Amino acid sequence: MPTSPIPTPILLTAKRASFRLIKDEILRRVTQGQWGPGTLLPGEIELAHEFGASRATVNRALGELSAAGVLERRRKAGTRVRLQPLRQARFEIPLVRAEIEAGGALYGYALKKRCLIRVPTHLRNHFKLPKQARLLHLICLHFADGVPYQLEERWINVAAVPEVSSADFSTIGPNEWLVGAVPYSDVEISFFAAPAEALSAKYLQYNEAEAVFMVERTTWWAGQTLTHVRLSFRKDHRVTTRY
Amino acid sequence: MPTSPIPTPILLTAKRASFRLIKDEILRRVTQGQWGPGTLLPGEIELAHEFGASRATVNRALGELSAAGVLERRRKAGTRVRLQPLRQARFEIPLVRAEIEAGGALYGYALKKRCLIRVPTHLRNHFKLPKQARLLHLICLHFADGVPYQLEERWINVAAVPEVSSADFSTIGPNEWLVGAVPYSDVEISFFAAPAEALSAKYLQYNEAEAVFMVERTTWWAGQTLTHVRLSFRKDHRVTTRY
DNA sequence: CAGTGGTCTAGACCACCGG
DNA sequence: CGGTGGTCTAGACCACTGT
Repeated sequence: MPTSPIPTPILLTAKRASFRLIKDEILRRVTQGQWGPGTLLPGEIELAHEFGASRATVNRALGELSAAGVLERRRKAGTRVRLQPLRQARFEIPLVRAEIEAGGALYGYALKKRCLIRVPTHLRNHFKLPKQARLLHLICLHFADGVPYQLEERWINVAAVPEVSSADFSTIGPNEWLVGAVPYSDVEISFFAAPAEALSAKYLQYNEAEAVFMVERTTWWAGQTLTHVRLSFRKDHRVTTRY
Repeated sequence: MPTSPIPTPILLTAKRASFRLIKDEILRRVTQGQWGPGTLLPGEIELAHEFGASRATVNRALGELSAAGVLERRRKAGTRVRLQPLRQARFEIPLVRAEIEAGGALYGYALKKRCLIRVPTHLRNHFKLPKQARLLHLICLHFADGVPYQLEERWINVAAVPEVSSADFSTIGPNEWLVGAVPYSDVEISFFAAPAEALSAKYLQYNEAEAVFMVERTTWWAGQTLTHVRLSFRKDHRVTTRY
């Protein structure tokens, strides 16, 4: 029955997106315990009838809830509420510039070092390259309103990204350059804490051995390691997400 | 400099065009530079014709690529390749027990402290409660093969979760108890680095002020803060994801 | 205003897999 | 085997927004 959507003043935003309403309603039944963990849900046809929608619409709602980790679906077995809801968090990984400007600050950048080196021993696992291979080693600083915000130490596989040789990193950061110039297929990101070493102490004004929040990222394309980067953040930096 | 004269293999799928094949093909054209950043894609009808599929199928493929951050869609304006691919990472947030057992180690647990307290001043922002309100304060340790793995300091809003009063946390961790007993609607997670304080030093064998990787998580339900937790991990702990 | 994506429908066929 | 979800189609209407 099509209920007349009378414009409720301030209460609920009665938006018409049927599959979204169905999704919300099912989610409500799950979170409020009406359908506890492991419960077998009615079939799509039955739900479609209940909600006065087509099976395709119900299918979309259930499919998204399944992707979100709330439900578990198997042919013939039906749809069940996940026994232990899958907890997963999504973090945005913005460019430093965007991150800084989003905070209302003025972005600044400085290149501190740029040279060709052999693969350092501690990166042998990341770059599976012959010993004579060369990497472009960069050290850069990113500022927010003139204050050091992030220290970036990066290694780029020259063989995989030959264009870097002619790239000028004095005014634009390597990250920004890379995302606009090189496609990638796989990324690995790690978050961890480490004691400040000489570099962080010098540029980010840490005391020796103080706790630094760090991010490491490695990027691949077509089976080759393109680049590996270590990011050190200024004090009290947090990575936060909400869901 | 758009240099990619890669001969496009004429991918004809006269038989069964699936939304997944379409998705892959479009992604290939984007990553291989055939459709560079900012490029306006053909409309859904045109693509549907090219791929020999219906518009709904193409719509699904494009919709998922949009959700994944590869494309950007707007009515009337059409579908474009994102100028700056949205980088987002998904992290699994497992239960400690699962995390430890997944590593092949034996899980161990110990409750170190349990008492009712008033809302500490540093948690006033998380728990918007009257001054006389009480929180259940817990300190627990999680072991991997007998070695301290994670220190958990937790505060639970007794008013919002009255059942905690009768819960016995001597053998099962509060996290495990909560996920099985209390529904939640909103979660905020933060990752950061902090110097070890007395508690971490004592239980996780850190030296004072050493770098500790920490996670904070706050959970809400129906507008109320349910619980807030600080997790300190043993040395060299990393949170990693790949995509 | 007109064109694009966003959503819905009714029906269909198929793949998988539990009983 | 048969029931369930997974996917596809053709057509339709609507909502948004650039021109």
